Amino acid sequence: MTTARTDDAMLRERGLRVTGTRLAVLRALDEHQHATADDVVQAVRADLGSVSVQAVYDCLHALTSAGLLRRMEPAGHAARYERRTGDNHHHVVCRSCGAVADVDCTVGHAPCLTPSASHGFAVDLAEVTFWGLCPACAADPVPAARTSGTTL
Amino acid sequence: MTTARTDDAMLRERGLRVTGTRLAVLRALDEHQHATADDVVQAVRADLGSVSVQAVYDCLHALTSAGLLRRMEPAGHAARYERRTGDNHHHVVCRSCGAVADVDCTVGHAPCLTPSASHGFAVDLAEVTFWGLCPACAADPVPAARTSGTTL
DNA sequence: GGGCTTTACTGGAATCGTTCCAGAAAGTGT
DNA sequence: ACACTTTCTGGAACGATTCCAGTAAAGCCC
Repeated sequence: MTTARTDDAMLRERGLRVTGTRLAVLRALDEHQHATADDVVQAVRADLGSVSVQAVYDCLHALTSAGLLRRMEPAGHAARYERRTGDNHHHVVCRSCGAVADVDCTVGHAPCLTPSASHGFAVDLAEVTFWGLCPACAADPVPAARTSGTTL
Repeated sequence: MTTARTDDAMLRERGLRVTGTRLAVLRALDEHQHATADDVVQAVRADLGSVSVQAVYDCLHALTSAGLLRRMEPAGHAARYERRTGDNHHHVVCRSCGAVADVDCTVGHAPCLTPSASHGFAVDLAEVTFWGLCPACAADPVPAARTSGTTL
């Protein structure tokens, strides 16, 4: 893992204290991209022995607002966290199991992501979510959830 | 309201029973586009006198899966429902107060909405959410929430 | 490397939106 | 009208997340 020493530096750079819990959270997210808060709790416990749920939530919030983590919350599923930040990437979410995968923006920078009429809103960010079925769920029929959006 | 008689027909067309609650829910959403479940409960109570929260949730689900309503759930806020369905429109969400406004797709049909690599997912729908501040919140400084995505 | 200040972590209770349950009530086709 | 569904009521339960007050650890200064 080449990230151990780097994580330490990253935390300091952003003025965050370096604690075992924070490093363990970052490590957990290196191994499980798109992990839920609960996944992270499990991973950190496996790593450090024990942590409170709140400590993990605190870390996730601290790291997210420091820009080291990105949080995404697919409708109807628990929030997921990932380490890829600052790049133009979007997500495919499985309707059935909630699995998430990254999707790189086809066209260069934010393509169609400038709203035509923004109704006076000061827009600073665009988020694209693709909905569908992951290979596993497509193969094996399981009840699906309902959400709506742009039909392709 | 020209929709009263039409709503009745729309429900029958989709094989749904026509009940006072359902009509009231549809009426409520004519008046408050992007209403939350709770807003709808309030509106229906003002209209019919009383309803249980569950009756409203049942209606919202029934109408949503019949395609008469569209459900959207901005991360960190309660779900919102709207009557515009089947068209390519997206949303701007206010980080501070959660207000939602419609945004029409600039470019014709689903523009950059075909994921480059879909990781084997059977994608059927793309959803675009713009994040920012509504005019009211931009004017008057209130603590904001944190979410992350594609920076414009 | 000892103290002091600041920030993180613990455990438990509380919140919010939503769903589940069983029974009563109302809509629909014949 | 009648029987058959489907919907509505009220209350309890749920999962994810947050709030709270107290304790423990990290960083900084000398």
